Amino acid sequence: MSTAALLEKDRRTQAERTALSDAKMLSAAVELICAKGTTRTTLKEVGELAGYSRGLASHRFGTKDQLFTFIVRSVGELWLKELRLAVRDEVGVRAIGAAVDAHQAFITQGANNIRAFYILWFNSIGPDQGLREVVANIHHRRRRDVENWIQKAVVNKELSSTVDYRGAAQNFCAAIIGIVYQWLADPENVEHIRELHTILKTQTALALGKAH
Amino acid sequence: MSTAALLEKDRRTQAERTALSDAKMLSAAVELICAKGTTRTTLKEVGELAGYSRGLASHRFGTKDQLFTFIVRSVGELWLKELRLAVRDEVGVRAIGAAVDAHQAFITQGANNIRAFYILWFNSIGPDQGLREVVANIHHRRRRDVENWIQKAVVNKELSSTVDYRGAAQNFCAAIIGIVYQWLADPENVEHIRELHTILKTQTALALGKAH
DNA sequence: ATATTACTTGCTCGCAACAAGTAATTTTTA
DNA sequence: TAAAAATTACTTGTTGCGAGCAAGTAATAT
Repeated sequence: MSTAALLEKDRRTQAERTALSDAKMLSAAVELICAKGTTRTTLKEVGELAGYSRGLASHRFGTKDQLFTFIVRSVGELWLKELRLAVRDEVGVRAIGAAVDAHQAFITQGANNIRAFYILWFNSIGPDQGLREVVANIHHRRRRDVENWIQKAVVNKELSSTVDYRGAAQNFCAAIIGIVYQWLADPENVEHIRELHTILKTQTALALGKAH
Repeated sequence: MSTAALLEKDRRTQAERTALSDAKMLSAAVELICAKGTTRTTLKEVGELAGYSRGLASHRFGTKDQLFTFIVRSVGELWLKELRLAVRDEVGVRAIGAAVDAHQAFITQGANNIRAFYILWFNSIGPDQGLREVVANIHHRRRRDVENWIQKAVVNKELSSTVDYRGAAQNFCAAIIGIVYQWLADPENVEHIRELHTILKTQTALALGKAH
């Protein structure tokens, strides 16, 4: 049942209650992270902005770190799915192209949850945070996807078997991170972001084609 | 006068006292950031690890944000200088190559201040932080340097005048950020980092040469 | 009606931030 | 040139706020 539908009811099951408060707190946290960053976002405010008590976010998630983990996991899963959907059963250069287009559409349409997701992503850099391994996991799976797209095209004979699919995927993912960085650092400059995506596409195509 | 020399003296000028405590607190902060990340680093601990009172870091820097700003500025300036030194008066593809080599040497030699610098760099992403503009400033100057290297080679006729030097520089810097991300996410894998640097060099050369 | 689960309120601890203090160095003045 | 006054470096005292936990109340389930 959707969040909107849950809001209509005047009596909800316990499961529905937690689902609703989870959803509301998730969106409150996203707003706050986008508005004031991770350090200035407080669990107290997350609970209150969601329409509950100061203590609920603490109680539900335990720590700030765990709330952030929850967000990254939720948005990250959604996001991987969307990317795969965009690529469908394309392989090789066309798959990369579709993924880059989808990525660009995602971040330029400016949904706050993607923005918060990437802010958390970058903030997770550094030692000790529990968030780190969740991010590493998503990052790894993303790279594996890219590797698969390329490898399938090699099997297909669309690409040369001498292609270094692991290296190409690594480099591709590194470049994506770089682009996202630029986007977060200067969100206004949409044209710049578009340009970076285009360059990435042609460069990756070049890197893959070069091995022919 | 060097920090080591200042330590010898039993009487120091006021300027020397602050220079010494600044240096000690800087290095304490770097250690703490590398050891436990930015959020778990406290001003209290910075002062105490540096051998002073719990309150000095607060008193000197005001806020955590301003301490971090101080670190990024200090290390960032040093770092830009070193890069320029490595490039000397090379231009074009050779300048890029020299810069990439220097960058790789920097981060693989694993000096903690570079590591802390980049951790702060990534953590500064997001809204509202004072740190942000300092990072943006350094980032911008770095990109300008790269643009200049390319442009000089165009003037030199080493590179075609149809080269998009701004786009190439943007893309290059985005890729550097991506590489640094990978390094911080998985510092052990030195070989991977080396590889990414190599790929970046060849790809940039390709992107520049292609326009001939 | 009782039990379970969701949420709230009360509380403690630690840190940031600031104010008011003490200690070191510099300047003044005789 | 040396004590006194002023300035600058650093420390200690205090307040406020949020995290995190415990012990409550309210809603749903049995």
